[in-house]
Amino acid sequence: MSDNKIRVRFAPSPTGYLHIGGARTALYNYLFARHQGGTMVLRIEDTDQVRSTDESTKAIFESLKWLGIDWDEGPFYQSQRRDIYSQHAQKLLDEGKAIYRDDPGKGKAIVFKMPAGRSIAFDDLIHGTIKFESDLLGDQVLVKSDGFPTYNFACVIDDSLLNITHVIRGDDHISNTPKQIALYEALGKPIPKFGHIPLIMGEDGSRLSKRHGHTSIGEYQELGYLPEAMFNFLSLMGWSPGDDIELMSKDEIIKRFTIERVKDKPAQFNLKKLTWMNSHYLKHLPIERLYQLTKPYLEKAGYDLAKASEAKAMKLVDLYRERIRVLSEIGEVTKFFFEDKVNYQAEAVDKFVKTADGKAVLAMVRDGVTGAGEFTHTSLEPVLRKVAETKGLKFQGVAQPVRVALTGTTVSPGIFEVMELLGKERVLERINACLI
RNA sequence: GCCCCGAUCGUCUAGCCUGGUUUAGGACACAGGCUUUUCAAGCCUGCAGCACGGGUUCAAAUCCCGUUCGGGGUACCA
Repeated sequence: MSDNKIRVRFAPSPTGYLHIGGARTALYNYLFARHQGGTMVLRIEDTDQVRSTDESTKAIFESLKWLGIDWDEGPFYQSQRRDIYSQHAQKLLDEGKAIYRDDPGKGKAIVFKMPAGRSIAFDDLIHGTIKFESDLLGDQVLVKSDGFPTYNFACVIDDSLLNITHVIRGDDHISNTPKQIALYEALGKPIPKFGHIPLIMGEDGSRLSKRHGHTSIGEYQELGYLPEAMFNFLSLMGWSPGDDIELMSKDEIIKRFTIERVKDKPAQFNLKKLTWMNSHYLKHLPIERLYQLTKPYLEKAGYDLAKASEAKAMKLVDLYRERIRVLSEIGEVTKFFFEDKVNYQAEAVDKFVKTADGKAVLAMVRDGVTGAGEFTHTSLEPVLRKVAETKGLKFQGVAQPVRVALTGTTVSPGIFEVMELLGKERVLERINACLI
């Protein structure tokens, strides 16, 4: 590998699902690497014996994959590299830079002696120069009494051994950076560049957490947000290309991403904008993919997809793509098509079906349609228009009773499409049922 | 408490580095309108912001200082 190639890493700790903030950190590392043909490394920081779980690790992989964030090297597991950390700790011990410390009730740990009276400064890629006084830092535990390294130690050893050139991570690590720099120096290792991206806040301005609603990527996947929408949205959470363009493909984002344009101010997560962006992507999805993505939700709603013609089901989903904002909404709105029993809304029926006009219109539509050979938008439209004309009603006066009779509600896609999809038999059946 | 980071419409942001081109631009949300077969979608319009106070300068959203407010850290968590 050539020396001038940049190398970044995403290093989550597997103590929970991949959340919005972690995903954004992963994304920025990914974007930074892909933009300049660098290498992306994945490292699992599972040094917390108590909180780390395999389930979390698996969920993190899955969410990254779903988002379209891939990596070139790894995953490396810190729990499997204990001897490496021990060796380096021993070296520091031998050189007198670290000592054993026995804290009552905790056992013996290896502790790094923080050099006194020093200013430790670094040039942050996002914030500019940041300076700390070493006297305020205190000695740092390197190896815990359980034999596992602490975050700051394992992180430095691994970043160094993996030749990481740019450490891009959350703002919450700023105060860890001087401690890590002191360690790099003690170890005699080159110091990488650091870029600290601001945290993502909840809609009330406090740090994003579970109480703000859905915070894990997996939850958004389940709700039916599209990965391309999430990718696009997350990329804009703290970064902008510098012009007014917001809707961008993955390739375009990679092409335009630079770390210099990352904001140094925390951003609040805005679900409504994500949802808007999702509906945009929903509108432009190829029909086959849309249908495939939609299927699980239809099945979850208990519909027997084998029973309906696939062509019709696809057409139906296509009609609803502009009416739903997330995939999971598809089940409820397509009920009238997949289920034989229509769930009639009382107010809708009272207003449009039970009235004199409503009944007359339905009867006329039924009669007009009964003879129809074809049952398509084109053949149906003249029939309904004629009914409106004969009754002296606006077209709406015909469409609404029919809509309610067929779907049970006052809201649906165009009435001709609905009739065509339902087919002659079911249309007549439902209208007749309403006329009894 | 101490250390660190930050502050442009309600929110995400452009502009700030390289001060005048800004009546501060875009997007989401919200409000109104158009279209219309209901709902969406689409299109148009509107509402709304440089936290405050000092400097520097002919000129500051842009540079400097302070205040206030928000956030992060201060673990044998990561």
